[in-house]
Amino acid sequence: MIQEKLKEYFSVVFEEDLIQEIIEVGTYKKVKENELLLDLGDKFDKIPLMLNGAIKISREDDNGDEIVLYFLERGDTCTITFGSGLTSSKSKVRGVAEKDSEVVFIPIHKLEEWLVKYKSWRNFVIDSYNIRLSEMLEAIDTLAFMKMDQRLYKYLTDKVKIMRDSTLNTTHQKIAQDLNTSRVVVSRLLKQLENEGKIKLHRNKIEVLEF
Amino acid sequence: MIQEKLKEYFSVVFEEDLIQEIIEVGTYKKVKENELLLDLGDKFDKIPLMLNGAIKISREDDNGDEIVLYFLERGDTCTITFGSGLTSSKSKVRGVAEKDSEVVFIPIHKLEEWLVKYKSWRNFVIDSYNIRLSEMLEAIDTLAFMKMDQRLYKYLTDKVKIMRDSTLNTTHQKIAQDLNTSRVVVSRLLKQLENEGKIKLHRNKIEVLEF
DNA sequence: TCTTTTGTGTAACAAAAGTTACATCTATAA
DNA sequence: TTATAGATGTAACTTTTGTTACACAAAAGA
Repeated sequence: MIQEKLKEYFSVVFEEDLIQEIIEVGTYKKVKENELLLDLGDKFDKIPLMLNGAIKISREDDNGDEIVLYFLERGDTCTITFGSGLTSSKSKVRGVAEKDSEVVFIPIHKLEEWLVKYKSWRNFVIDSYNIRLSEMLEAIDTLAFMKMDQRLYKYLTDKVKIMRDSTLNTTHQKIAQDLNTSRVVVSRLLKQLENEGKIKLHRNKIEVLEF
Repeated sequence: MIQEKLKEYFSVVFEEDLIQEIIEVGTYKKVKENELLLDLGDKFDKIPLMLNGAIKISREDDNGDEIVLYFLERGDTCTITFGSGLTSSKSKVRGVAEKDSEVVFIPIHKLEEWLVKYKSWRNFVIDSYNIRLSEMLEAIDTLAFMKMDQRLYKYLTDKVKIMRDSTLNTTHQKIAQDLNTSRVVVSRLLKQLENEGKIKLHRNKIEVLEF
C-alpha cells in the first residue's frame, strides 16, 4: 500500500534503491482533516514526506497570534523541521491538515547518510530548501507590500488551488485567524470582494468566482 | 592573504582539504560600503562566503518598494542564491555592503561535488539553510506581529549589533526605505523613542542607548 | 417546539500608518 | 558670503485597520 504510493509518486524523483530504503525505514501516517501533524518548538527527529493531501503551515507567537506561511502538497517535505533544534525562538511552526493526508516520516539521521549515497536525494533536499525559501519570501512580500484586501484575496485564491475546489468551506472567523486580523475586518473586506464580483458569500461557504 | 583569512576563520568549520579546494577555486572580492554585492533575479552561478564585514540582504518588489530581510556576517553564506534559477518571481533579493567586506565566491557546481566529499560541507550547507530559514521566520514574525514602533526599535538594535557600534550613521530617509514606510513616520516614531529615553537623535546619526 | 450556539452584517468609534505641506537647520559648493 | 541641497521637526489631514456593540439569521440541540 505505502510501497505502491511511494513508487507511484516518487519513482520519477528518486532512484529505485532509495525508494526501497524509504519503504524500509519510513513510518507511514494518515492524518485527518484539521488534525495537528507537527508542532515545532517540539524537538523533531523525523522529517515528513507528503504522499497526498494538504498541510497548512503556520507560525504562532507567544500571544497565540497566528499567521499562515504556506501549504504543503504531494511530494513536499517540511525542511523547517530539519533545523528545529537550532531555533531557540519562542515562536512555533505548526502544521495542520487541511484535508485528509498521507505522510511518510523519515528518521532525521538518514538525511545525511542519503546525501552522500544518492544524487536524487541531494537534489531533493536542496530543491526542497529552495522551494521553502522562496515560499517564505512570498509570505514576506505579502506581509510587507500588500494591504489586507489583497492579502485576503490571495489567501482565498491560494486555498482554492490547494483544495482543488472553488468553493471553500470556512468561516470569517477562521480566515481572520489565518491572516492575524479580526473577524469584523474580514467580513467587511469579503463583502467588498463580493460587491466587486470576485466572490459569492454563503453561510460557512465562500465561492471564488475568478482565480 | 586570502589563504590566511580562510584558514583563520574557517579552520574550525572546514576540513584542511576543503579549505585547500576553496582557495583553489574561490574568487576573492573586496566590497566597499554601500556597494552592491548581489542582485537576484540575475542568474547566479556562484555563492558568496563571507570572510568579514556585513551585508544587508533585502527584498525589492516591482514598484521599487523595499524591505530588509537580515544581515550576513563572517562565516555566513547566502543560500538564497543557490536557488536563484528556480524562483520565477519578479521580486528581487539584493545584497548591499553595510561596511567594507571581504567575500569568497565559490562556483555553484562545486556545491554538489563537495556535499558528497566533505562532511563539514554537508553540515555547513544544511546549517546555512536552517539559519536562513529561521532568519526568514524572524522577519515574518516582525512583519506579522509587530507595530511600526517596535519594528523600528528592533531595526536599530539589530543594526547596532551588526555594526558593533552603538552610534549609527544613517538618515531617517534611509531607515524608512529599509522598513518600507515613509520618512515622516520614521521621524515621528524616532522622536517618540527619544522621549522614552531609548535613543538620542543627531543629524545623520542615532545613538542607541539601551540594547 | 423553543432555546442556544454559531455565523454574518453593519454602525460607530479609536488607533495606527500614510500623505501633504511647510518651516527650520546644517553642511557644502559656488 | 551666499545659495543650494539634504536632513529634520511638526501640524493637519486621509486612509487603513482594529475594536466594541448589537441585530439578526441559520443550524443544532433539548
